[in-house]
Amino acid sequence: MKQMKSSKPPVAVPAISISRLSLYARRLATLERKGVEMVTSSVLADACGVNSPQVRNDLSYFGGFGVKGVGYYVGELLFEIRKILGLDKQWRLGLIGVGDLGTALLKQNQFANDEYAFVAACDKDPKQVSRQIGEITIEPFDSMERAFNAAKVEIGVINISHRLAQKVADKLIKGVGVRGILNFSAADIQCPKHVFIENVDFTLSLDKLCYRLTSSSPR
Amino acid sequence: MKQMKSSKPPVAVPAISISRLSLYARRLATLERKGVEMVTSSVLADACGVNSPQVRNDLSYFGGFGVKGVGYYVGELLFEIRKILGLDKQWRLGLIGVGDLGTALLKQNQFANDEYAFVAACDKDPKQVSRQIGEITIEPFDSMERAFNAAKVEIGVINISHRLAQKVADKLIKGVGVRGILNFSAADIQCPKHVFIENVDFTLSLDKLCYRLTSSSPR
DNA sequence: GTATGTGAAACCGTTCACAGCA
DNA sequence: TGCTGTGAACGGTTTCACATAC
Repeated sequence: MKQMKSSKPPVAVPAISISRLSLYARRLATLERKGVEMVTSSVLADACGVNSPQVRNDLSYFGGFGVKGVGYYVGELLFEIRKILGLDKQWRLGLIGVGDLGTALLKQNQFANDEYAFVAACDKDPKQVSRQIGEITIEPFDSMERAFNAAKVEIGVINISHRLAQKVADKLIKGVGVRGILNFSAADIQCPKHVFIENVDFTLSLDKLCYRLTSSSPR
Repeated sequence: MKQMKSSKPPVAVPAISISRLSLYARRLATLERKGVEMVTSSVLADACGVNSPQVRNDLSYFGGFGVKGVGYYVGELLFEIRKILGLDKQWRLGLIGVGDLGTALLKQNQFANDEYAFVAACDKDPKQVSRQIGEITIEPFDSMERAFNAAKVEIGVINISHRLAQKVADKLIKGVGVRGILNFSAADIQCPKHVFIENVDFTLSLDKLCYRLTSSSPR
């Protein structure tokens, strides 16, 4: 019998499949904007740089969203993937450490489908405090707990020196109750099992590039 | 017989091993600063959140850097990993599209071990052109080819609208001759086989967080 | 006829266990 | 004795091939 759509998968889904679902969602959104109504796994696969069994396999973790012999309805599949990923609501982000990158993030504060929004920010530099960026007023670092609770922050975005990152993470978890942290610092943050951390570090990508540049050409 | 140190590996090394080598290098650099001279695979593994066979296996793709029964010399291993990754020289970066994020990158322009340096930047916004950030003067977009060639740019860093990304990439490859591109745009850039692309996109990390937050708690 | 969904097969990366060496 | 380096075993992801459904 066919599995219920979007039900919880019985087996663990590889993290890499989840990343690909994000990709699929983006391409589907583009197709939807173009008015395309149907798509096959091979067309979607080509658009994402993977192959078609991969697409079908990734989707099959969560159920059958397609029509045999036909393909997938773009709008429906996009809706289902968004639901799987939890992107059918807006997530409230709180930024710790404004700096240049943080300023860029707050000024942007614009996501493809309003899945995210920065709702609070704080910094320990007095020059930053009270500065207004978009709709956000920078709070002093000491008021983080109060401000983030008031703003109902769900995900903490850490953008401070790696030395302070662990302490801030602890405070976010215990004081604000966040279960997700996006970490732009170089720190390797430890946290309880119910909290999830994603690290963002473009120098790792640069290092990968360098290896490939170096290993593919004579020295 | 023992393999030559740092020689080209006979089999393809998984990309994920390369990422871990970057991590090892960072931790080793920290140990070196602390004056630690020797390290075992398990100590290094713990510091990087992996396990010791993983470390030994990753290193064994490139040769034997350790001393049996003892461990690895921190300085020597760091030197070898840097050589493997191609970080024993400074790579020259050229930025296309300054914007807020680009400004942050140029202002920073400071890497842990001087492995990278932005040496040129351009933007199509007349308000950005001629602006000076650190040592870099923003060039007009139309002068990119000339300016990047003059500055001997080796890696292009794309930070513009995804609509223009492919065209800029083509120009970087054909006009400037870069073989590596760091792509901060949402575009899926196509390129010849001898060119390498790394995409940086923190919203993918956010999506992963959301999935885990959503799937680990009742809706 | 055509494309999905899925069990089976192939592949690849990780972990194990131990031989080899300081 | 202790830790590295490595071939072998394991586990998990990707790919294949085909039954199924439209």
